[in-house]
Amino acid sequence: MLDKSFNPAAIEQAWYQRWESAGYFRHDDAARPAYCIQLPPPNVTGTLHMGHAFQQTLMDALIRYHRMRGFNTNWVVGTDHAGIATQIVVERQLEEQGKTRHDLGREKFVERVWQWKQQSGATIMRQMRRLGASANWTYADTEGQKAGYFTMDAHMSRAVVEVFVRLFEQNLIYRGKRLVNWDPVLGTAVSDLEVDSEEEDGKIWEIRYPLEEGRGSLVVATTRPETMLGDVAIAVHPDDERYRAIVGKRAKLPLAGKSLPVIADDYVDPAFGTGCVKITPGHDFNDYQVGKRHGLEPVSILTLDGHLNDEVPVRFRGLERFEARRRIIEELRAQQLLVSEKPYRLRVPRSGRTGVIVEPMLTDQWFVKMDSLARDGIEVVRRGEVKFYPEHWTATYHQWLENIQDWCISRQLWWGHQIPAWYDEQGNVFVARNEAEALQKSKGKALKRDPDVLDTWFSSALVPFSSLGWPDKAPDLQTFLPSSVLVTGFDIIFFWVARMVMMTRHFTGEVPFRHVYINAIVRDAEGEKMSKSKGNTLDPLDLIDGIDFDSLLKKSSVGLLRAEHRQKIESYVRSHFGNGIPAFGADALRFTFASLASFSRTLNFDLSRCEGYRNFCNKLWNATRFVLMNTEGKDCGLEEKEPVKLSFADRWIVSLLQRVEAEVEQAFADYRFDNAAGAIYRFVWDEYCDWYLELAKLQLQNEDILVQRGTRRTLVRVLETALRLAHPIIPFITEELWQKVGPLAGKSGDTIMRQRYPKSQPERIDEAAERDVAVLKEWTVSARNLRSEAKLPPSEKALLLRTTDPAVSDLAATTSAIIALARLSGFEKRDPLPDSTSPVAVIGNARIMLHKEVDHAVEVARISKEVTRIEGEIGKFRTKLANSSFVERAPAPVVAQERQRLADHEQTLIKLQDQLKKLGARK
RNA sequence: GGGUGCUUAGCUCAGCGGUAGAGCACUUCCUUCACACGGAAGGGGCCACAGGUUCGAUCCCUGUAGCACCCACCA
Repeated sequence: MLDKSFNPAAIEQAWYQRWESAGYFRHDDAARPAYCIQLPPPNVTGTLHMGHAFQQTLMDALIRYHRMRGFNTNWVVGTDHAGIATQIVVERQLEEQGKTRHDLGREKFVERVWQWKQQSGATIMRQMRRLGASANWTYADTEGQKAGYFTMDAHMSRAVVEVFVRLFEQNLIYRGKRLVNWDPVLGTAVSDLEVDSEEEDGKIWEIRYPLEEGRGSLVVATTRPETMLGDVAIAVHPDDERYRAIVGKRAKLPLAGKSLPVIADDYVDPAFGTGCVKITPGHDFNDYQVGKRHGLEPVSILTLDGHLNDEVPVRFRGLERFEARRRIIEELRAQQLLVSEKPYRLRVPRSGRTGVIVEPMLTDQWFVKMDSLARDGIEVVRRGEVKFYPEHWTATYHQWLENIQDWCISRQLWWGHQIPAWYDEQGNVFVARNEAEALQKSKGKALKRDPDVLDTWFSSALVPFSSLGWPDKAPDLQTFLPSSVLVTGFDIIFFWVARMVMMTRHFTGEVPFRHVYINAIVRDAEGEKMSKSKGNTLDPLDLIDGIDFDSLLKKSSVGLLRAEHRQKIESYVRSHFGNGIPAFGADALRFTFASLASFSRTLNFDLSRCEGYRNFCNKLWNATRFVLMNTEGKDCGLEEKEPVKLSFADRWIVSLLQRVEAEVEQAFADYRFDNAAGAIYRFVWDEYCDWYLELAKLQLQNEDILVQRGTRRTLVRVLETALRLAHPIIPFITEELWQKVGPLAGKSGDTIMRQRYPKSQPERIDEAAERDVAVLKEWTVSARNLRSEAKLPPSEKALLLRTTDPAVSDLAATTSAIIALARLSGFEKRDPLPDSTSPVAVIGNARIMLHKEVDHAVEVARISKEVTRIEGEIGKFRTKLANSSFVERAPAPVVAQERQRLADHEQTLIKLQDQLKKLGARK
């Protein structure tokens, strides 16, 4: 006997362990069609958030769905070393102990990061398991931790080195001194994508540069005066009449006294500012290009940690960059070379990781040449070999690839794949798979390895094939590449999706995946971005297990130093989670995610939705409880040959089931998880529970044993099918219930996971039965309505009269069902209806009367209101049908439909007016 | 500057060229033997605005406004 209500905690953990230890998650190499999903490997920077839980729910639903449909499923999972992000996490931990990574040294520090990785990786995998992820944990698991791959484990590293070497040999990787985005705090280059520019309030200054000859001067505008010490020229537009005469002359750089040529270049916008631009190729991307065009050598005036270097006058040397700005402004003002200082909105490039202002810095870096790779990446999407869902993300993908720059892949960090390049003393570079190979290439000359590591996305880009065993000719490459679908967020279309397409195509000739499903970004209930400083983040585990208010508050404010943040968080937590969070269970959380997964861009996570779907789980639980109470140990007609009598209700629910199965199949094919969840929800609650179970109760009281048997068979089989139908979304509860229901429905097997997914059988759609139930519902609802209008308490039964019989195939069964469902004492045919103030309703050409005297005025008012409504409708239909162009041009069925509606309404109106007249007569 | 998405019930969102939908919230009644995490009945919408196409527009087209987001070098 099941508990009276559903308690997720009691079942979830046990089932997961049984599934995993039984090996149900593994792919089986039968000759079945392959279905593969690559998990976007979570960063080992901490724990999973709602976005991960959402994504993983969708992936798991797809995997479970396809597994049940007989596919050879392989959900490849792993974790990402996440270079910069992870290094920062560990550096912060060291900071708390008052240490820096330099205190440890590179080797010890990297060891330390590995330790952290083990911890964070284990947490992540535990979280995924709690959510029910049926991932192939042992696949690509070189560390034997049942955690999938790690992007820095030996096997994955081998692929990284191989790719690097080959790209170098193909001249697609090169090294050179280039202007790159530099994070002066981290002391590393970052790629364009890792820089976020936000508009901020700043200032713009105008500075006077005296001409060397005569008394004239030029005025330039700048938002970064400290860079003037690296100026190499002043530029004007070639067509600018104001300055034509001085092009080719020279100006003197204030404070430093250096002589600068005045050059002409199209880049200058004569309409902006004074039309004169200082050119600082060492610290500005545009100026770098201008400098290149004019053969001007860039001058770098900053050290790698953002202080002025020896290229500047002695008094400025060693100053921090913003301190230098203040000092320079000060001196310019003193020398009256500062023309103006104005507030100005400007875009400030900041490092995505540290938030510090990024400095364009001239350094030696490694790059991947992107043009040919990108061209192919564009092509395969254009040809439809990779498809985006929703489709509009294709535009975003293309836009980026069409304007792509070479990819700076070297990072001056310690945590990551060290670049497989060695240098001899002359600086000659030898790229090789290992030191021995490098020495061979250098013919024995002493070598030093490049200390830099690769951008973390470099290894991520290889995951579609490296995780399957590349560079070996692994059979799984044949089977699981391309994978079926990638489920990921739009924020990494550039970082990851596009790069996977390019790299996988280049090295395997295949696309990495056929479909890309871009999932919504999870926000809080008000649509605010979830962030720690707002306190509106949610831990998926807290929704599964529940958490009390105090613990939640404590958890939300941990690690926050600023008092104002603390206060804000407390008020948020108090107003939104004043009573903490109840334990909804993994199934309810998953169902919520699925229900909210439409194609919209954001998902506002609303706790009340989660509660609603928890209630749904309870509903399913109790429906099963009812079915078990009425079927266990009883004759359920298990044997197909045993005779049964199936009522219109039995045939109806089976018919509906076919429709729902088809609907769910379509929803999965379209990646419309909301539609799949919605179809299941409505079927189980609105149809099976609200109507079928109630009708079944009556049938079970039928004396005919064949009716009873047919009812039990239908109850059990439909429920069993519904459990399978829902399993991909709510795996735990369906497994628990299926264990009991499955055998009653004649199913054998250890787990629902490996059962066949329900397939719609259109031949079992029974439109006659559907019509019968539609009529039954209409009459029942009308009768209940009358009860409610008559203020009849549910306990009080009443007699219902009808003028005409409902148009159904089984009148006796239908009327007795109406009697039961509308709580009537009887349901008799009487035409004409007695002269009374009893409430009357019109259904088609029939009238029903609840035999219960009500207040005359109340009844008149009720019917009058209905008359008004019907008259309004009739007016609309008449206008439409009087419009000759509608009647002529609209499709015939539409016109016929409108005519029918008009006729129906007119008939109803006559009956209502008739009733009104009678009431008037009695007055 | 270029691009994308959104605007529908109090809230969060589906939908669709042919009488406006769901969940939650709300009102009334009810502890009836699966379920109060429940049952029954109900209230609530100029589908952002303005034009156009159409017999017919919430839906298609064009603008406008507002709200998000992405990309881009204006000092």
